[in-house]
Formats: sequence, structure tokens, C-alpha cells
Amino acid sequence: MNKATIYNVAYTANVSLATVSRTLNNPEKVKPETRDRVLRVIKELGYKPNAFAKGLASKKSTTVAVIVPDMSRASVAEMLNGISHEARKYNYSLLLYVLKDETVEESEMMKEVVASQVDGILYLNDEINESQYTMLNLIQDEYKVPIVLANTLYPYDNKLVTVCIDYFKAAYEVTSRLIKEGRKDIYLLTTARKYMVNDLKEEGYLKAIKEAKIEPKIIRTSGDININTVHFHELFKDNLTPVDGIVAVRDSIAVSFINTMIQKGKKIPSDISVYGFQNTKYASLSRPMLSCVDIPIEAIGVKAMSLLKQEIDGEITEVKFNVLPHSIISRQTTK
Amino acid sequence: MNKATIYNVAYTANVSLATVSRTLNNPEKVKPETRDRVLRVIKELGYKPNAFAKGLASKKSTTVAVIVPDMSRASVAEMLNGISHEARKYNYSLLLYVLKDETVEESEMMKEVVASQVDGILYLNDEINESQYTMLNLIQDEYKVPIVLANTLYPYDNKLVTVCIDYFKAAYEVTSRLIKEGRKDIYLLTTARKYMVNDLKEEGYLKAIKEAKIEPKIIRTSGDININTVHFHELFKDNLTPVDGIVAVRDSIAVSFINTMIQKGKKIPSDISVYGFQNTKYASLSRPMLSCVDIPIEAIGVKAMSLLKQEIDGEITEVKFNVLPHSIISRQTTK
DNA sequence: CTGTTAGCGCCTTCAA
DNA sequence: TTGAAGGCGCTAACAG
Repeated sequence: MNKATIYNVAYTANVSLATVSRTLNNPEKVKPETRDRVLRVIKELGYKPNAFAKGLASKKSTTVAVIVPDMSRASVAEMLNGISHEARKYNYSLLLYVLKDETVEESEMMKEVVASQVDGILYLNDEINESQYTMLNLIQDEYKVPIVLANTLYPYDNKLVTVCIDYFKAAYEVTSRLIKEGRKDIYLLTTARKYMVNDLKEEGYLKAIKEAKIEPKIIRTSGDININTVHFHELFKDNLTPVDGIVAVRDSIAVSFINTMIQKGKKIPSDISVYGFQNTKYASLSRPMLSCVDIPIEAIGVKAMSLLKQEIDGEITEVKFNVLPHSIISRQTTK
Repeated sequence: MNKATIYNVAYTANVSLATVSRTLNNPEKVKPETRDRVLRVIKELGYKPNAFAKGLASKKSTTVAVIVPDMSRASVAEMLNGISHEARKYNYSLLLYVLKDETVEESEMMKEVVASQVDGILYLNDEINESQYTMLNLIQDEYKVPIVLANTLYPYDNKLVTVCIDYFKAAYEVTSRLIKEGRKDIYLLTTARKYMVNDLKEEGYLKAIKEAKIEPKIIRTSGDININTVHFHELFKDNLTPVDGIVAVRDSIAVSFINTMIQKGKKIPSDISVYGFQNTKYASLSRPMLSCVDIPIEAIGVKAMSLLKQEIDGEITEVKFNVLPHSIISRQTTK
């Protein structure tokens, strides 16, 4: 049983508890010899400071909350790798909150998050709307707890620090590439549920389409693979609806579209060129391998965590929007 | 700023702080009228108990640690959905520790985990070996913190509560099915890094192979898609090596094998039948859709969390091994 | 450079 | 049914 407290250490090292606390938190303020002695005792006794007592006394937890929409989204999981890696550098712990199947209201949950005394909040929910943004802003102001948005954004305001890519531009670019390939019937495959990030992709798509003076075609489908597969089958049932280009807002949607169409005898990319979005494992595991926008998701996680750490340390960052560079990966589903 | 403490509530409700504490933790010990009054004030003031003070005083955190090997593994992410859902029922928080890219020793990290005062630990790392198991056991005994293993197991001992499926049997079953299909050159595709769960799958495979008196063929490859794709290309380069059946320890390995072989002109399943393991999204997104062992991963998460909760509450469970039923899903890569 | 002391906010006996 | 008081383990002035 780890009953070693700071008192035990102080006693056997023949110092006061204050000295023990110092060698741990401000080593430079302790004479090297005593410091070494204390350190030795700490090791001997296997002493680890009690996180609660420390937090209560110092008002800091070295813990940040991570709010995610759904763990099974590949992008979220990969971002967490980056966040975790960076957090370890600062010795920060991660408190995980999954919004999926939410029974409590989100604002209520955020208050619980704050009550858990986290030093900061990482918000990875891309399905953000105005009321949520306002709520987050309120939380940040009222409780003085810094919040960083990662791989999402709310472009109409800049109160919250944000790490993202230029979704608009990325969508514009891939759509333009399809147009340059000579594609005329280019569909955007997006989610039925509307939200900011996908709205931006839609705008980028529309801009390129309008510039080329061709007709925009948008299919709003489910994020669920099984549902959208059925949906695609239905939509292109007769094989008469012309389609020769695809921009999908998620890799998984692109892959299930490809599977559906190949089953119908279409050739990819000769008949239809396809771009996905994100560059998850789905993209490398599809056949043909999916061309897509590469979102540097781990880097976004790392950057978000490091900015949050800065905010926690009181280094106010003037630049709220941190737009990381994306790239376009040409694999086998485009020419 | 949420400076509302228990004192504020007590003051404006005209009671002592003890009463406030009671209405929150032992409501039945408070007269309904006072209780209602206190509750009203709590709401008015937006009071949320400080988690640190509460933890320090009560010695409980209502927080469990979740130790995972790598977030980007689909199985891990999906299990977390289940865990999170169940944890919410008990109002438990999740502290996330990712082992990937570990710089510190695992036993050292576990001590940090314990120092963070979690009430219990969920260990989702399937790459467990004897020394780790011993270490976990030590932690559980020494610090009196319950540990539950989820989707992994160490079959040679039964000190730790475990939730898993019968990996051995599952592998035996799918291998047997391939044999019944008339397959003769059945490969096991497993990871180069040896670990318990995959060793069990290997044993199940070997048992079926031996019973059928055919030759076992095992390929140990990487968990990394790009690497194992190259590996498969190399191994079956000449197209002369006979192969007509596959059991892969992970869906992703099965899918990359399929892609490689189809590229070489093989037909699935007429030339080669393939079984994967897990039933992740990769299985439904492959073409043809992957037949595989279905591991009820969310259910494992739920069960693990609920057992952990029981242990925390002192309800010692006699049954250490909880083997959940798996099933075999026949899709398009088998006859 | 080190020790003393007063909290941090809450829970939990013990009395009343 | 309620209140008073001690203490959980640690940090952070303030002295020395």
C-alpha cells in the first residue's frame, strides 16, 4: 500500500515537508546535498505525491480534458495519439469525454468538466454550431479555463484558439483538379447532418464548380457505412445518372462509393475519379487506393496540445486561427 | 468564475456545510424540506463540488484509468465507446494513458497512474506478456487498486479479472471452416511481434491444421499496412507459392492481403478464401466484403467497466475469466 | 537555504 | 436531523 506521504519522506530524510515539496517543485531552491538526500529517500519509499492534495493546494491539476464526438472515428483516434504524445512532454494527463450517445446536455457536461478542475480543454468535436460555440466561449470566460478547438473551427468569430486546415481551400483544390481532368458531373458526397467543417468543404466545392460553370450536385448521406452504401445503390440504380467525379467529405464515404460503383461495373478512375478527405487508413486499404486530401491529423493534435499548454501558462496567443498546411495525395482513384 | 464553494451554499441556505455535504452524498439523512432548500441554492449558485477536495477527503476519485496500446487501432477506439458509455452510468471519469511511443518504463507509468488516485484501472493492451502481468498483479496487490483486462488475457494465471473472447476457439473454428471448404494451403497471417492473444489464435489455427493433417504455414508480418503489403508482394511474387486459404489475426492484415492478391490476378473467394479477425469497419469497407470473426468489442468494454465498478465497490467477483461469445460472419471472402 | 504555519474545499465522526 | 471540528496531503507565503 502506497501510504508514503510527504511527511514520511521529510521524517526519514531529516528535513521539513517544505523542503521535500521544494525538491520536487523548485529543485533549484534546495541545496544540492539535501536535495540528493531527499531524492534518495523518495525513491526508497516509492513516494508519489497525492494528486488531489497537490491539486487542492496548488489550484492546478496538470490535467486537460479532451472532448470527442465519437471514438470510432479514425480521425479522432489518430489525433489522440498526437495529443497524448505531446501531453506527456509536459507531464499532463488526459481526461476523456465522449459525446456519443449523450444523455446529458452538453453545456451541463462542460460544467462537470470544469468542476473536475482541469487546467484546459481540448475540443475535438467537428460538429460545432453557433450555440455550442457561444457556450464554449461562455465557459472559457466564466471559469477562466482555456479551450482549444482542434480539427474544427467556427469561422465567424475568433475568441477561441483553433487548430485546423483550410477545409474550404482543400475542397476547392480537389474539385478543381477533377475539373482539370475534364470531369463534368462532379458530385459532392457529404453528411446529411450539416456542420461547420463540412459546410466549408461544400463552399470550396461550390466555388470551383461555379467557376467552371458546371452544375453542382450534392448528395447528403449518412456517416454510417451500411446506410450510405444502400443509399448509393439506390441513387445510381439505373446506371443512367451521369457521374464522373467525386469529392467525399470523409475517406470512408469515398470508399463505400467506390465499392458500390465498381460493383455496378464502373471503372475507377477511368469512368469516375474520386477524392476522399483525411487520409485515414481506409484510404490505403481501399482498392484502388484512394486519392485524398491529407490532413496532418497527428500534427494538429500536437499543435493543439502545445497551444493549450501555452495558454495555461498564461502566454496569450494573439493568433487565434492556426491553419496547418494540407496536401493532396494522388493515388489510384484519380488520373 | 465558479467560486461557489460549499460554504457559500451553506451560508445562503442557512445551514452548516455538513448539511450541504449530506444532501449531496447522503440525501436520506437530511430532512426533505432542508434538502430541497439546499438543492435550490446549489442550483442558483451553480455550485459544483471541487473534485480535488472531494477526492482528498473521501479517498475516492470516481475516476478510472484506461491504458491503451495505440489509439489508432480500430478495436481500441471502439472499445472506448463502450467503456465511456458504461462509465457515464456510474458518473465515472476516464483518465487516458496511451502506451505508444513510450519513453518511460511501463511499471513506472503504472505508479504514476496509481498516484493520480484512480479508483481502478482498465488495461486494454493486448500485447501482454508474463513480466507485464506480474507487474500488474503487483500493482493491484500493493496499492489495492482493482485492475481489469479487456480484450486480452494471460491464460496461465487468474489473479486479474479479465474480459475476452475465446481466441483459441475462434481461430480453430475459422480454420476448420476453410478446411471444410476443401482448402489445403492455409496460411496464418499474424504479427511479427509475438504476444498472448495472437499466440492463442495461432494455437487454434495449428490445432485445426494438425487435425486435418495438413501443413501449417505461418507468415509473421508487420501491423503496419504499408509494410505488410510490400511483404505480401514479395512472398507471393512468383505466383507459384500455393495458397488457397487465409486466417488473419487482424482485419487490416486480411484486407491488405486481399488487395495484394487481387492485384496479382487471384480471385477471392474462388481461388483463396479469407477470414479476418475483429469485424472492424475495415471488414465492411473491403471489396469483396471480409468474412471474419466478430468480436463484440463494445460489449467487452461495457462488461469490463461494469466489472471494474463492482470490484471498486468491494463486490469481489469469484469468476476471473469472463469469456464473451463471439460469432463468425460469412460475407464475401469465403464460400 | 530551510522550517513554520496557514489554508485549499470537502467528508466524516462525534455531540447535541 | 443538524452543527462543530478535525483532518485528508500538499503548496506557498513568511520568517529565520
